[in-house]
Amino acid sequence: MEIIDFITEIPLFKGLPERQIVEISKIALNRSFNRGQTVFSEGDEANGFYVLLSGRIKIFKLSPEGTEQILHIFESGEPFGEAAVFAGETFPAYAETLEESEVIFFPRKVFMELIKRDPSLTMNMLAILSLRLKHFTRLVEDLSLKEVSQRLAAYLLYLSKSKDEPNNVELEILKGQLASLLGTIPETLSRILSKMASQGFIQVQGRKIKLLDRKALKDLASGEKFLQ
Amino acid sequence: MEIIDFITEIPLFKGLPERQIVEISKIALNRSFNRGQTVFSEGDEANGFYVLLSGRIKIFKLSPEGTEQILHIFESGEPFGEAAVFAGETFPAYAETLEESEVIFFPRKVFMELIKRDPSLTMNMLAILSLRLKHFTRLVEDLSLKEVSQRLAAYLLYLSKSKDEPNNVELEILKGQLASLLGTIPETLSRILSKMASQGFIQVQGRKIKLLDRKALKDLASGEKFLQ
DNA sequence: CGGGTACTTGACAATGGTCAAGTGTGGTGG
DNA sequence: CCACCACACTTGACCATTGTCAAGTACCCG
Repeated sequence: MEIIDFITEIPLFKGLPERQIVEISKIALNRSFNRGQTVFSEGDEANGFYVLLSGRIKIFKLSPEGTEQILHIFESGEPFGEAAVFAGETFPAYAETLEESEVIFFPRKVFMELIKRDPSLTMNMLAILSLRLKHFTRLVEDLSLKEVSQRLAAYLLYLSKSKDEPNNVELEILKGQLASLLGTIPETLSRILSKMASQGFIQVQGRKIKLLDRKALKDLASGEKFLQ
Repeated sequence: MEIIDFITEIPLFKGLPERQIVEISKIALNRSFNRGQTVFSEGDEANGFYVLLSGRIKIFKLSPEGTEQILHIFESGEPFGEAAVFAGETFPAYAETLEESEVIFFPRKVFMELIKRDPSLTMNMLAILSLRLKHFTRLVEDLSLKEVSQRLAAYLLYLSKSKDEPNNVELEILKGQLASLLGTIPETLSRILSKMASQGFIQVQGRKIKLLDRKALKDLASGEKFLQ
């Protein structure tokens, strides 16, 4: 498959004229990563941004003690690192592959030119940044106003939405990573999973989780308080 | 002062040709608010966005129990509610005036046209959204990876930067609002202020705070652990 | 001077983190 | 094919930070 075919499929470039896509494919650079490799680090000069072709990437912050908070997990087709390019500074977080991944890199300058000339590309970019903001709005809300069990319940229901068998979800990331995504640590996540299981809300088998009581989970996620 | 003079001064519209500014001033609508009034609520249709002319506005989330988390406090000249316009949906949070405020409102459609035609305006908008993202990145980091005293220390040092007398800062918001901005509650904030005072780091008199030991505050903010 | 609001303080509870010791599992090499 | 190692995950005991509830103080504004 040619790189130009990939690029055509990327939402960011939806609605662009063929001619433009060709131009974009010319300035794109390919890179491959193994699992667990660093794409960029916090503080690195943001001289371009990335689009994920295949694999998965986590964007995260680190505390001085080494605790990590995942800000975002990106799947194929999604751009990342764009904001730093427009703010014109350094990357504000780390990017690391969760599995073998392929990315394309767009050098800053050329892309800026492109975007100045193409209103449709610009509108796409504005929409993407806006959705990112909305995502963070929710993340802040969750971290600040909700408890871990509420966040977990919401996450399980969210996973379940994109399933054909909605009561059988499977975590696509390690539990440790899920903990970091939910703003907690593996021990706490583990405990809450067992508690939910003992309450009969879910049934856990490794990375497979059965949702036994969706109503209870929904109530939990939306902030209803339970005894016990 | 004419509205067109205000608009000329707004960073978002920096670098725009006179002609464009005139056009913008035509689609702008004025509105005034008293202290404590709601500009928009979470879930409201985002059929336009705002620029603050004077006063101060808080953007915040509410938990079901009524706890609030402030996402942002905007001062005059800053746009707010833009992201929701580009994402094309509803506002994801509440906006309420902290004091008597004047805003201008830009209806969605007209502004979208404008932005499609003017690359310079677009680049400004991209830069602003990117800075917002960066802001949230930091907020998430703080809420998830730092303790309240660390956040408070960082906030005091931040206040101190824009002062000519850097060791005499004055809170420009109520302590209760500061608590909500730092992701905590008034009681906790109060306790931490007293503790810092008893440690000799600061001296508190109402809303005026003297920074007595900047080094200690810096160490705190950057995550050094202290005994006691 | 009075009343409302902001703020403080105390006693208590709970959520969630730390540290330490397991259990389990998958993959590699002997 | 099995043994072992690394790594993910779990569980327990403990503790720290922070939130809850309640009461009291200070302060501003009319």
